[in-house]
Amino acid sequence: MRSKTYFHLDMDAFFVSVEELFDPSLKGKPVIVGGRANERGVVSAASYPARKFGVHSAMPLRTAYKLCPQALFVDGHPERYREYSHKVYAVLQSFSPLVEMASIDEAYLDMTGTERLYGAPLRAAHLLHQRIRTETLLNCSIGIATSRLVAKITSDQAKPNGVLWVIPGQEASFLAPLDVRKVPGIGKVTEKQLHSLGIRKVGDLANLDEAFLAQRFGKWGLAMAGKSRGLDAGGWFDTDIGENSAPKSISHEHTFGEDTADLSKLEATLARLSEMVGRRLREHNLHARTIQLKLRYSDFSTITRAHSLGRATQLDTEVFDEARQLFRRNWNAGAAVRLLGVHVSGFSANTGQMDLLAEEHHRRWEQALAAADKMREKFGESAVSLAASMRGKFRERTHENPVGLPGKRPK
DNA sequence: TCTGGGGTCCTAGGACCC
DNA sequence: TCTGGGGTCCTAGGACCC
Repeated sequence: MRSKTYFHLDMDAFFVSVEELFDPSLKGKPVIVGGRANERGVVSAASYPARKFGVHSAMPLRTAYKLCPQALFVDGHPERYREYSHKVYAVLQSFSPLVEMASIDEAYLDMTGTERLYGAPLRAAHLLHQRIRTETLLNCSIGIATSRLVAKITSDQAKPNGVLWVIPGQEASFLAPLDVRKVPGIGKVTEKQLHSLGIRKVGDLANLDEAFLAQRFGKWGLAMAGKSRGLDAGGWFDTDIGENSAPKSISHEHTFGEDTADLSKLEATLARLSEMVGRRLREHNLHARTIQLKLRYSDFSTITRAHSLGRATQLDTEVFDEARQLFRRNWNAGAAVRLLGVHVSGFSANTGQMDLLAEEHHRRWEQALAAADKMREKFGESAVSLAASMRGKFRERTHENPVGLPGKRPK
């Protein structure tokens, strides 16, 4: 069987690079995207000059400030990143039909059998690299290999702004000297466990007996054995490119600027989060059966509590009612809360059966909420807010008017 | 170090059913 | 009633990714 050819394309310092397009004065400076230096939060992205000081993504902003006080701290702009992600995707699609965005700033391409069109893999990759640069004004790095896994590791080795090809047959020797942490799926915890066994390099992993790994790590051990040899063994890597699946869950969460035990503030936040979740459900035309609350206290201890409905919903009010019930039943009352989250899953295309009356009731609410969604699109987030209307109106809620929306129905 | 927000996948126990 | 085995659903938590 002929081997496959995969590209993994990864944008360089994506969020920072996009911000630099909007504000060229940032170029060449230590830039940190994610928020103000003294805010609660973490670094979303750091420019290469900032990385020289030890700043990296996921690091607390306050820590980043200590390491690099002269850095320019800027807020993130998700709409800008989505816009540029779409631009990247458009270039990729014009290049190959087998494309899959793996996240906002990276993609896989199945380039098997495209030699007649583009020539050898390295030549094709350089062509793509140039086209991305021309069309988006952004730098990227491209890894080429016979598996998605190795292509991903390769693009990381190619950074910044590089192209790298692992010749078929050379996968294991390419991987062998790399730290186990370079393998996607091996994080902090697994790395530590492997280190305690004296396994530090991918080559050490490849030399181990599979049975030992299976016994020690179960299914995941077998997958690691395959990965250490460069195979798309098990899990997400083992799927075909192109079938971009529908979302499996939708969630929104909020960390308070300061922890709070104020019930009305907490429930207003739950209402706002439920609203955001409901809107996304309707955008994707999905109905969810399982509603989950996430609750994090000051000491960072975190619980999740879920409940599955008899019938799936896409209504803010039903999501909110469930989330609030879960909250009231599980909140250690008086304890200050750091974070609240609302998460829905168990999607189905329709809601299952309903009697005619309930059907009509729901249809009206769905119409009203869809109209509200449109108004938000037109006039912005603050135009219509369940959360705002909730604040003074908790006690006035009735069955017919379950969220205290104004009486006038949008046309 | 004082720890965001949006996801995916996996494990494990208990309920419930055959 | 000292008792099996498999399948599926539900729930809680955790590792990991960008």
